[in-house]
Parts: sequence; structure tokens; C-alpha cells
Amino acid sequence: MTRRDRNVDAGKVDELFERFLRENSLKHTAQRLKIVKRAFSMPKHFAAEDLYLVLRREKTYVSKATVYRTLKLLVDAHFLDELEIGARKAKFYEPVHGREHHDHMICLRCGDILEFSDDEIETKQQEAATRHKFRLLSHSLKMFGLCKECEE
Amino acid sequence: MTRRDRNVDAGKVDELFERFLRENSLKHTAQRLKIVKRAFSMPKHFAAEDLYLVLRREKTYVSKATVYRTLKLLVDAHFLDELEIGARKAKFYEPVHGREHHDHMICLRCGDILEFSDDEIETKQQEAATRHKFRLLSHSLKMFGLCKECEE
DNA sequence: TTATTTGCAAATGTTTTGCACACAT
DNA sequence: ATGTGTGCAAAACATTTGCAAATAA
Repeated sequence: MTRRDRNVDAGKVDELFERFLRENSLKHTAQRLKIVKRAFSMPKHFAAEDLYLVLRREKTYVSKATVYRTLKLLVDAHFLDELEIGARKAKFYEPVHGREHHDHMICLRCGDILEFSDDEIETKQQEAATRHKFRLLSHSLKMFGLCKECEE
Repeated sequence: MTRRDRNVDAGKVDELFERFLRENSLKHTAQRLKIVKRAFSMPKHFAAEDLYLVLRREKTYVSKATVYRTLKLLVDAHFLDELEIGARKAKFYEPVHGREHHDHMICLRCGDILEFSDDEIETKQQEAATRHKFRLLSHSLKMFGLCKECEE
């Protein structure tokens, strides 16, 4: 099975999510299930509004508030990561699903988002933190520029 | 002359800014001059609203819109850098004034912002970009955690 | 004179929230 | 039964914008 712009098989996530709800005494509702199922078959990086519109286009009527609330739940539970591209733009969400941490290169022309990871950068960050007696808990590295296609 | 939380002598910036206005055929207005003068004697990282309130407390009445417009001008002209701490929080501004580029460590408890720079990280970033045939134009690296004081 | 700039209030866009009702447990 | 979750509309919030009046060049 190949996947390119699509993520993780939704089936497995469903199960994990249902378990998550059970273990946290959260309610197992039709809305949550539908939102979660669809969130994991969205394109690689999607905004809350995108998901809301896709659901509605597919005749799944859930309120925007519930989409936001459920996405927040998924982020807290580490099912999704949040990516903030610009201060006043909508956040993007991406599945975590055991994938290793990565950073992003964002094309200023076409908006494409490339993921990459670099262990040396991570190490250097930790070293810099230690040097400053700073306890590093998380970080966000975004590189802006032009992707291969847009550069040509 | 020592400076800790305060930046760059405002006098020099005034001159540079007036030159900038002239060279770009922008108008030399009382509001712009006042905003710029005060912006460069603000604490190290300030929000647009902070500056607006400080001005007003000091009986300099300029509209919030003009503060925002002037800050934008200063950012475009590379007099100020913008720092986005969180998607829905106010942006912070910091003087550039020939200082080298740096990244930030942000304390999640007290909100303090430490500046640091690391040439090796910069180099590795460029290398990663090259590897991905990405033309790197700028980046933003934020490290979140606990500062020395808050960790203890 | 005339093109900018200003101030005000209204608009923006994303996300959150209060509240009454519906529903899972 | 009872505590959660949902939907709706309104609020929040930093920032931007339209427009008429003011002003620098």
C-alpha cells in the first residue's frame, strides 16, 4: 500500500481513538467518530475549516465548534500535531501516528510544506539549551523560501 | 553606557529613519517620528499594543492604526524584527539595528524570552535546505521550555 | 495643489465561549 | 438520572481596512 498525500490508515486510528475516549471517560459520540475518521484521511496538512467543509460537502453535518473542539482533543492526545505557519493564518494539523518529529520548509510562493528532520540540528538545539541552563521541552523550526519547483 | 532591557540609542535611529522616509518618498509626519522614537526605547520585546499604551500614557496621542502601520513600515525597512510567539498572541517587535540574527528560547512559565545564536545550527539548516533543493530565505526557530529561574 | 497619512469605526478571520438542548453512560 | 457533548450565535482578539478629513511636499 502506497500513500503519498494521504495519511495513515484510518481504521487503526479509529480503534486507538475509541480506546483513548474510554480510558479518559470521554463520550463516544457520532460527531467525534466522524470527525476523527475524516481527519485521518485528509491531505497531509489541513486546516480546521478545511475539515469542516469537507465533512459538510460529504453531508456530514457537524458544527464548526465541534470540529475545533475535537481537533483540540486530538492534539492534546497527541494524535495530531499543530503547525502554525503565520501568526494570523489558520493552523495546520498533521497526524502524528508514531512518526518521528520533523521540522518544516515552507514555500513562500506555492505554499507547499516539506517535512524534513535533521538529528544534528536537534542535538545542537539541546546543546544550546543546556548552555543557557534552559530546560528544552519543545521547539518549532520553520524554514521559509522557495521549493524546487518554484525556484526553477 | 550600559543597556540591559533597553535598546540602541534612539538618536541614531531617528536619523536613519528620517533618511529612510526621504529615500522612499514617504512623509515625515509627527506621528511617525514619535512612534519611532518611542519604539526604540521600549523594553527588549514589545507588542504593538504596549507601544500604543505607553505613548498614550505619556500623552502622545496617535491612533492604534497608525502605530500598526508604522510598525509595519519599520519591519519592512528592517529596523524591527517581528517575533511570533503563538498563533493567536500579539506579535513582539525587537530592534534589528545591525545586530546579528538570533533565535529565541521562550519560557513557558514566566514568558521570558532569551536570545541566542548558534552558527552550527544555521549551517545545518542551510545544508538541509540544499539537500532538499530548497532555496532558504529565512527561518524561525523557537525553543520552548523553562528558563533557569523557573526550572529551579 | 494633490497625493499621503491619519483617525475612527467597522471589518476581518480564526478560534473560543455561553447557553439551552440533546444524548451517552 | 446526570454529567457531557453539541450547535448556534455571539464574543474574543490582534490586526487591517474604508473613508472622510487633515496635512506634508
